[in-house]
Amino acid sequence: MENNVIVYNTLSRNKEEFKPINPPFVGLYVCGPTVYGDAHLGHARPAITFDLVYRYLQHIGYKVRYVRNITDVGHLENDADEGEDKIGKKAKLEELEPMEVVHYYTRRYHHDMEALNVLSPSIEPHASGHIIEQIQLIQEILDNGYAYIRNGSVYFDVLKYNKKYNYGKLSGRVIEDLISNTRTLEGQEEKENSFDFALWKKAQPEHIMRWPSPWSDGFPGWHLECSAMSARYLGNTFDIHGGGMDLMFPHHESEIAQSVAAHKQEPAKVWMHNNMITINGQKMGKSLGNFITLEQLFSGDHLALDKAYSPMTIRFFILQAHYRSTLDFSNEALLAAEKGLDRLFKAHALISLLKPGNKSNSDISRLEKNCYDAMNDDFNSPIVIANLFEGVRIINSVHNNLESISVEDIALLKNIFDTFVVQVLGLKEESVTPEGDNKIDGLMELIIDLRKNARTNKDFATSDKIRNELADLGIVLKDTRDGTSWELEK
RNA sequence: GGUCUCGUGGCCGAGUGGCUAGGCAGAGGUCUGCAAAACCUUCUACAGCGGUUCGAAUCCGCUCGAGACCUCCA
Repeated sequence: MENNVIVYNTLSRNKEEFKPINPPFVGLYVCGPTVYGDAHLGHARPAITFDLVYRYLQHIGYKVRYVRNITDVGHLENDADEGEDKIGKKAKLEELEPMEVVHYYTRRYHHDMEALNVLSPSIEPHASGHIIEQIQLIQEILDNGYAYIRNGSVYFDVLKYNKKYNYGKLSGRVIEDLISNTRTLEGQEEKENSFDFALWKKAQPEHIMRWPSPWSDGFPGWHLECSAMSARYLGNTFDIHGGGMDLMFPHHESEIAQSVAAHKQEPAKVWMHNNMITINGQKMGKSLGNFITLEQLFSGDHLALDKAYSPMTIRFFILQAHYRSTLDFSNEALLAAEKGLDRLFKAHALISLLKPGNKSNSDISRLEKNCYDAMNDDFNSPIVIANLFEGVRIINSVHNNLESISVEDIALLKNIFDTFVVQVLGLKEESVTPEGDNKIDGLMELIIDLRKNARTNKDFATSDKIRNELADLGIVLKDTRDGTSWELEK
């Protein structure tokens, strides 16, 4: 493989050369959503970040198995013994079967992801479909002595684990700090230490989602599902584990502990964490109530939104920042992304219309190298985009006869844009007109022709009337040297 | 309180010692019957203070400010 990818590994806090365990195969696991509500802008970040990773690794020749789970059980409101399951709570509230809630929000999640042009992962396992694997994993942890049973619930023994291994190696936490700093919550009497976490919880009588197990009728703990499902589909140790930074502790830390306690093997070689999207400098999150759902962004139906933004604008907005930086939401920033993306698309469409010259004034192969270098350096999409805009400048300059470009370089430029804009960044032009609608095209041709006649006869009253009234209908006319074109107003 | 991260021009955002991304907005210009679009040019920053260095946005120290995690959160 000619492309050496450098990846920032949270485990080492350093950039490392990416070396798959078993090339050309790559195992990638990413924590998916808990389906008890609509996906918000924050959810788009990991989805798009790891979609980029998935797309790029495939592009440079790896065979990637990408597993992204759906959490549909075990994710509690809090860590107290009486903590309610998120799905169960929602189901009770809406008088639905839990699986109705799960199905409803899973479909909506898929719908949003499709709009964002996020590729479907190779496997999308549900936690509820892997209870057996989770029970087995608990048994292994118990057998190895790193868990204890209390009243039908099973807890992970963090203190004991930490004597031999290191609980905190991912998040940089020290157990002594955890002891003194963990807040005391109500209803944790069963646990030996407040920072122990549940592997299995005995269900209260009113709890709907329950499965039989050697310990009680109950349900698995949240951290467990990812350990069980990643091992099931990617093996006990795989290449990359991804997710949001906020999951680093305790979720990912506990995943490592579970895997090591069960198999004496760490689950992932590389841990990648995307940063948060902020709004007014604050993390966008459910608990803060300051989140905007993707649906609202697409429709513009939210107080914080000046207008609707297309899914591709959102995607581009996210890709314009590096995945490990926070990204601040604002209408101004989104509008900037929208306009910039439009320019990128227009230039892309223009490439095939360029007239070749004898030589090129710009170094096109340099551009290509820059794009690969940027992606190889920890998936630096903003730098790729900056280089693509250099391409935009070249395309427009050639088009305006300010610069010349060779036949070969036109082909190369086309290839760069097809590769990076479409394949790698996954930016897909949304056609505003129905595909192949000949009637509208013919109609517009007729109108433009009539207006052209008017202009030739210097009948500007008529030509302006046509232009203005079309504008009122949301159709914009553009007069260029080569004639008049039209497009629907965004 | 503990652990950690960050502070870049009007806005969003790259950039880990010299070559000072990019987008949007603003200004000037080209084109055009006019407009829009498009293109060209342009404004040009690194929170503050001190230190290391021939040289710092980039390394070190302090101050101020913001945020994340420690409890569910992408």
